Amino acid sequence: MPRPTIKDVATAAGVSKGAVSFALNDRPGVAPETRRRILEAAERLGWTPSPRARALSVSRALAVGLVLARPARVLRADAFFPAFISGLESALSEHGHALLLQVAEHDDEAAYRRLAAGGRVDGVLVTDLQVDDRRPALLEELALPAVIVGPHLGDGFGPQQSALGVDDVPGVTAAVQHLASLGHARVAHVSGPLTMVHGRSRRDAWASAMAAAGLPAGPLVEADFSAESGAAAMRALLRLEEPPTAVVFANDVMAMAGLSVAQARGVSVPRDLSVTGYDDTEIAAHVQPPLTTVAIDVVAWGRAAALRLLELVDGRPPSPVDLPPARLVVRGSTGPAPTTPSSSSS
Amino acid sequence: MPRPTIKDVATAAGVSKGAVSFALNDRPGVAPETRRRILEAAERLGWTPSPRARALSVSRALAVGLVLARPARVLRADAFFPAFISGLESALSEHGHALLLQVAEHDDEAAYRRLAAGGRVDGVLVTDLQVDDRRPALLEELALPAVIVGPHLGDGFGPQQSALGVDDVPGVTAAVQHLASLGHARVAHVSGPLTMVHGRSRRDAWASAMAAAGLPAGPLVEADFSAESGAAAMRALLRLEEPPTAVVFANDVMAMAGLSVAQARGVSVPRDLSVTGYDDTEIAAHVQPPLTTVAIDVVAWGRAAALRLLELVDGRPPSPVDLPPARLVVRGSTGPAPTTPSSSSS
DNA sequence: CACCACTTCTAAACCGGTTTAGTACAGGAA
DNA sequence: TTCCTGTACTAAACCGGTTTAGAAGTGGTG
Repeated sequence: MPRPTIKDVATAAGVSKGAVSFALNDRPGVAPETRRRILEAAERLGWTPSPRARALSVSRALAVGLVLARPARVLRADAFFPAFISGLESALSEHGHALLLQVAEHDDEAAYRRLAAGGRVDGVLVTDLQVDDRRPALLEELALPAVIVGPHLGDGFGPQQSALGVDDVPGVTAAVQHLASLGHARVAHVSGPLTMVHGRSRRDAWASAMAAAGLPAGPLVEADFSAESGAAAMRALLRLEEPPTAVVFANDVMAMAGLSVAQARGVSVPRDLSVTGYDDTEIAAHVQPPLTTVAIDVVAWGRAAALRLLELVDGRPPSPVDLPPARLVVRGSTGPAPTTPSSSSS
Repeated sequence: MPRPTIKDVATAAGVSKGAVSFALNDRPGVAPETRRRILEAAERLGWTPSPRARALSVSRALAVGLVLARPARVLRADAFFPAFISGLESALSEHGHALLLQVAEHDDEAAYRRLAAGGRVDGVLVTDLQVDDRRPALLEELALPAVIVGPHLGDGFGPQQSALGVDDVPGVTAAVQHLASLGHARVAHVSGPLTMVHGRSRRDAWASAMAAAGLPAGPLVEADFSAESGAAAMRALLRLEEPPTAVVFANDVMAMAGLSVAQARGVSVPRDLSVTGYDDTEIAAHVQPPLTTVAIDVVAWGRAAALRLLELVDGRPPSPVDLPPARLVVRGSTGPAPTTPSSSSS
């Protein structure tokens, strides 16, 4: 027996389709007794409305889209998306919306167009924003509500768009201050791509925190968030005439790879060199030495992003969100600055 | 201007809705000249069929579901899903299907029921199968086609179900043989939960490979794939009267955590102890020493799973898949067995 | 010429909901 | 009594496609 339809419920309750629809959506114009009878019949038949049909008649998809714009290689190592998705979905399912995934290897523009053209989603989440990203403009053109996930940009977005994200500044600042208080003066930064908003924002946060601590701008190496690039950055820093005594990495993966390079070169961490990461990945606490890093609540972030998107879709005013702030987790990879100027002995 | 509908195309081409539908689905009964005119009109208006409407009339959802059944804490560290999803989606989008995600913290049964009741998906992918999993039976009851992702189980599944996965045996066997050839005789295994199919299958593979190499069964510690549990397992192994000279971990995360514990205890890897992982996570190559591990092509796996599911949904016979086999990647964490019986000096 | 088969196309039903227009009936006021 | 208003409900249109039944036109055969 196929799933019962609204018609089955209607005949079972001895009323018309319309009455059932009214009763189930709590709309006036149905006598209490009739409503009760209808609900009882629906219950008895085990009827649930079909989102398919519902979506068609209300002209809404009842789903939102997330485009994974990173290449599979990078996705492979990523700890952000699973947690983020988990948060997203928990909020969405509470509101009867589904989460639709689309993976765009390169041409993400086409992916968004497909999503919009199909009318399969009511809105989308945009992650990994580039500094000069064309997607907000594209989505505005497609009239697709969007939540841009990441640190705030200066520029405003369209009326159908909203930026939402954990502020990088406090976390990175805490890391720099922590190092400064340990006596470090040459604090380098290994950033993500500076073409990406969260690559750049962490770089900026590091630079201003350094200035605020009264320290000279340390060396900066631009990497791409991958382990390989983190390792390369560390090698470059160690080749410097005056290597830094501490390195602030823009994420854990690079930090761990950097850590490994330093150790392989006989540089002891944290005795000769302090290292910090960002993300608080699960393994971060389980490498040798355990990584000092910045923890963010990605699940909460996902929930907040989903709720904001639903508000946009419904045309409701955005309610304020307060995300748990990033916090520094001090572990074994940071220690007092070496007194002997950058000698390296195992 | 809202998206054009099939009716707009019909009037533009001077034909009926039905004719347009025929023309666009390459069905006979349309004169070549008419077909051309219709396609031209559709092109000019920029029309794309609405999956919403299409799904309703063909009584298919044109989407498949994936339930992430792991708690957020574990998901956080997981490198499997992003890559797997990436593979899934690439195959699905080629066939006009969408990927719908559902996250089930605990009660995954309810998640599947929701998916089935809503009729939002035509089939589902089941991961992380438990040895005594109720989901295959549940899905059969719900008449929801399913691909069970993971190593084959002995029992057959329903007609609407199919198991598909990378065989664990060759990878684990290669790891054990590699260690045996290096002279290791006491090779321990740190497994995932033995209530999980892939936890058990890797354990079994290790046990038979040991037997095949003519070695006595080494110590076995059951863990849960998390870093914390891997660390605990390593501590337990080091406490043994006769600690193993090599440890085969069931995944990279546990292996890296175990590696770290050994080093913290002053056990040198690979001099005193060899360690292997499973997954070939990105960071595995960038810890100190780099991890010897088993690489699997998770993206290809995802593609294959998606294609098989589409076959099931369409009622086509399953086509054989050949997944690239797991292969051992030898790095620095494995070396010759120590000659002095398990002395530990830094 | 009558009949049949085949191709090409249209009209209408259908998927399963929501929503609008309109009907039936009750009670209250003039 | 008649008229009006409001409530409770039904019938039908609608969302945007697919699919079936049937109509119209064409060509071939006896």
